[in-house]
Amino acid sequence: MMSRGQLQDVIRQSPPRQYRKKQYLWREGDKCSGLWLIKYGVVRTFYINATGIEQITGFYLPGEYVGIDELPGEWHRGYALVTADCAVHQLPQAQLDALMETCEVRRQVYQLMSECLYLNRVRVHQLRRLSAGEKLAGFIYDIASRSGFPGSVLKDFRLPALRCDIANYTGVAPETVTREMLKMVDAGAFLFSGKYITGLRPAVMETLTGDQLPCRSAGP
Amino acid sequence: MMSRGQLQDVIRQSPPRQYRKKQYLWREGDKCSGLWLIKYGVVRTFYINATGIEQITGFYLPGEYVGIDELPGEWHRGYALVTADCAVHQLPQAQLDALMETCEVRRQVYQLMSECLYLNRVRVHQLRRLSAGEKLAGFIYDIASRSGFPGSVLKDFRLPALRCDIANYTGVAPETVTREMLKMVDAGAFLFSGKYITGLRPAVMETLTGDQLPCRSAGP
DNA sequence: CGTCCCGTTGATCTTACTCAATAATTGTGG
DNA sequence: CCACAATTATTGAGTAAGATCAACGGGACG
Repeated sequence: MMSRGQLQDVIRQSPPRQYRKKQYLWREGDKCSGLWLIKYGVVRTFYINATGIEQITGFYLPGEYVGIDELPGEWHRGYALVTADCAVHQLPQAQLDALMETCEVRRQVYQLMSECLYLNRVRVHQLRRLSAGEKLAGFIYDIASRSGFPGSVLKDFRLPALRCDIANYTGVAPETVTREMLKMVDAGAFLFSGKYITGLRPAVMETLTGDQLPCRSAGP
Repeated sequence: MMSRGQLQDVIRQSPPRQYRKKQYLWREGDKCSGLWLIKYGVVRTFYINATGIEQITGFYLPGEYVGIDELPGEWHRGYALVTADCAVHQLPQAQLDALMETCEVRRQVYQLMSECLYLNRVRVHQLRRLSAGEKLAGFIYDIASRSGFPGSVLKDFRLPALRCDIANYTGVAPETVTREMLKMVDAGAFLFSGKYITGLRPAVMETLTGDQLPCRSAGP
């Protein structure tokens, strides 16, 4: 297995901290907390808009970095809420700044932000051009891809979010989430009960996701 | 007037290059070209999706940087097309990389990417939560704000894009652009003829934009 | 065992898209 | 500078996707 890179090595050295469901990694107005890496569990990020409504900006799974899009502000603009008991590594802002002196880490952070920008483009594309069904198929397929080892797609897994959170994130009504998931079952894409999805068929999913942008930039 | 920062000073030193309407600053597959700063004119960026349809990702006006969201990839993933004759400064990738050795420039580039990430959030919010009318009011108000001196909102200006490009960017149908603009006239927000908007009233615009996120991060 | 939250289902309604036709504008070549 | 062609913009009518509203069912948890 190849080297993970200095950044990941450093952040993994920090002792993992335990958080329980409903705790926050950070809240709006907190001093910027740097970079986080999830060991296990689920975190969702959101912000509160002018009318007091929660807007979900992402769900984060084990092995994923959280907080990149709040770099390098001085204060947090959003919230990061634990939705399944988890353990996380944290690399505080000050330490990160120090590490940024080295060229390799700089490039890695730079790369992470760039990836984040690309993911945003994918997201804008989804919201702009796709039907509700395609958005949701894309969402589920993305989760399936991120839940297993890199490069593999899990066939059986648990959705890391409530229906209404999926609705919020994808920009549809909660009722539509259910209805479109039932259509996917009809199309033979998978079976489900509650949050559990089983027998997912990637080939079918790909026909249902429509014209999506690749969720991860292709490897070298 | 305060110092502009090293990055801006350097990029302004490079001799401005002239481009005419319909020329490209870059195309998909080109080697990454670094950072661009518009002196005058208009540039619009887009990419072509799997089904061959153009997806507009932004319009850029004088004084604005172009290319931040394609940093620091090796090749361009999208296109940058000149839509009104313009002059631009270019800071090639190699020079930028060299400058990144200095702490100040690093921070500035970092800051630009962060701003870009925030603008993406604003955009996702628009697409997810707002009605067609609110999206378009937001678009027009944003252009008005960016067309004048920083901090001021122009009352009379020219829209830098075709109806169908505005439609593409905001994710609505071209017919809807016209219809919603007429509604804004009824509401007393401005008058228009073709691309020219006159007598724009910021107070009215703000009632029409609904629950938008601030388009620029607030000052310190 | 009961309560509360979450998910599902059905009926209705609204927004904005689509399709089609016409008008205005811009660009071009003589 | 004018006439024609090509784009772009406007307008109207019909339609469909998805939101909203309301009610019911079911599982998790104290």
